[in-house]
Parts: sequence; structure tokens; C-alpha cells
Amino acid sequence: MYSLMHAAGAVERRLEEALGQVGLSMPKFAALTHLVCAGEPVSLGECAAKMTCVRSNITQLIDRLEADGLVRRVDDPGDRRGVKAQVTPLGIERQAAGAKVVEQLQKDFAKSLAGVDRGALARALDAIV
Amino acid sequence: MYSLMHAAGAVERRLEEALGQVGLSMPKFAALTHLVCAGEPVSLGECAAKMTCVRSNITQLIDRLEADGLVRRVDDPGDRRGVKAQVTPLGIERQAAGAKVVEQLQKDFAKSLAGVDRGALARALDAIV
DNA sequence: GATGTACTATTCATATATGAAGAAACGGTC
DNA sequence: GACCGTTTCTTCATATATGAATAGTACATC
Repeated sequence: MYSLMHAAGAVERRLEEALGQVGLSMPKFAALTHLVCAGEPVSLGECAAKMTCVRSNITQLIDRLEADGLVRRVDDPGDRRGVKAQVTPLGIERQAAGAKVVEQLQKDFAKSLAGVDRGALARALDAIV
Repeated sequence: MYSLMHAAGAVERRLEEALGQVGLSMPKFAALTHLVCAGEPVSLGECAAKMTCVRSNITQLIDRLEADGLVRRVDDPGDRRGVKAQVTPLGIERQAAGAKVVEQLQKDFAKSLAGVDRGALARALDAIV
């Protein structure tokens, strides 16, 4: 059990470090990715749902992304309570840079599993969740 | 890669939840466990090293543990710069309660791996780290 | 014994997360 | 149209983590 958490922690640290090189953190990259994939402004509540975290967390994350110039808050035309987040061109750029380093990291990850039974690993991980 | 992080996250949430039932968090439990195992006051620097985190984090964690009455700060007789953390009787009790729920959780974890090749899992996790 | 370097823990600013409490707006019902 | 429960986001208090800057102490060297 501790080996599992340790291994995941190591991967996360690598991810954080790689993303850090392009000026992103994991939460920021995740949020940007959702926004880029959506292709249109997304309500903060939807962001929270997709990132499985509470709303107040998204409020703060979007604050920071806005301060970074990667995201803009726009009014929801259909609901005056709602606020939507829209990626800026800089945000799109940054997300692409992040995607690149993450992809590289995934390749390295796959390489580190050379000679390992990946099917068994996948089955084990599925059994845990 | 994401499966790994997801599985580890699930285990961590379960751990947090189980420890929460006895009034502990993972960091608090980890710190208490180190102190109980040491059997004597431990310098904060040593705590930080064992928990692989920065010193300022331990300062705050010990603050909270002290507020909970689980730990006491004592002077280091041999070095006036140093501060040591000592578990209180209540802290020992709490740690034991935490150890119990963690043990149970580990049993459940092992059970969830029934029918899974644990050797393969261990090898995969080793390859990743 | 004065001095400089290195080490102790703490403080501060910040990032991330949660949950409770609040304000504004939506919707259905009377 | 007024009211009420619900939903939206925000704000606040808190927990955890980092790293930079600070204050006090230790120790080696001159």
C-alpha cells in the first residue's frame, strides 16, 4: 500500500517539476486542459465537477490563472448567477506547452515499465479503485 | 500513469477518512508514529528529514499537534538552538488508535488484491520509483 | 576571545485543498 | 407579484505543503 502511494508520489513530483518548467502546476494544467478541450467558456461549477473538487477551490484557481493571464472570467449570458472561464490565447499556448512536457513524461513512464507486465499492473490498479 | 495516480489517490482518501474517525490526519499520524517509535524526544529537523518535507512544514504541524495536546515541545539540553518534540500520553493513545484503523485498512487493501499478481504489482511499482 | 560560517527553528508569502457561511439570482408556488 | 427553496459563486477559516528571509546559537579558525 505504501509502495503504491510512494510510486504515485514520485510520478506526481516529476509531473509537477516538468510542468513547472513551462510555468504551470498540475491543477493549473488540468484546468486549462479542460477549458481548451471544451473549446468554449465553461462555468466554474462545471470545472469543479470535472476536477472533482469543491467550488471554492476553483474560485481560487481561476483567480490565479486570471492573474497569470491564462484565463478570463466572462459573464454567463443565460444565468446572471453564473460565471464562466474562458482560456486566453496565452492560456492555449501554455496548455500546449504543458501537454508537450506531459507527453514526454508519459513516454518516459512507459519506458520505465519495460520488462514489466503492464496488464498485471493495470489489473491490480483496477482492483484497488 | 493516470491510473496509478488515481489508485493512489483513492487509497489516500480512504486513509484520510479512516484516520479522521479517530481525530487524525495523515501528516499528524505520520509524525506521531515517528515520535512513538523513537521513544524519546526528537528534534524537529529530524522529523522533517524522516517525513521528507521542509522544516517550516514541521514547525506548523507540531504547532497543530501541540494545540491538540498530542505533542509537547521540549528544549534540547545539548543544543540551545534545538527544539524537540515529545509525544504526550494522549498522543500515544491517539497514535495507537490511528495504527489500529490503518492496520484494518491495510487488511482491506490486501483483500482487494485477491486474485491479483502481487509480485508483478510490486515489481512494477519498484520499476517506477 | 572575536569573527565568520553553518546550522537551529520560526516567520512570512504563497499554492493548493476543504467546508461553512454569505450574497445574488433563478424558479416554482401561492 | 411576493415568497421560498435552490443554485451560483465568493469569502472566510483552516490544514497542508513549499521556499525565502530572519533570529539565535554553535563551532572552527584566526
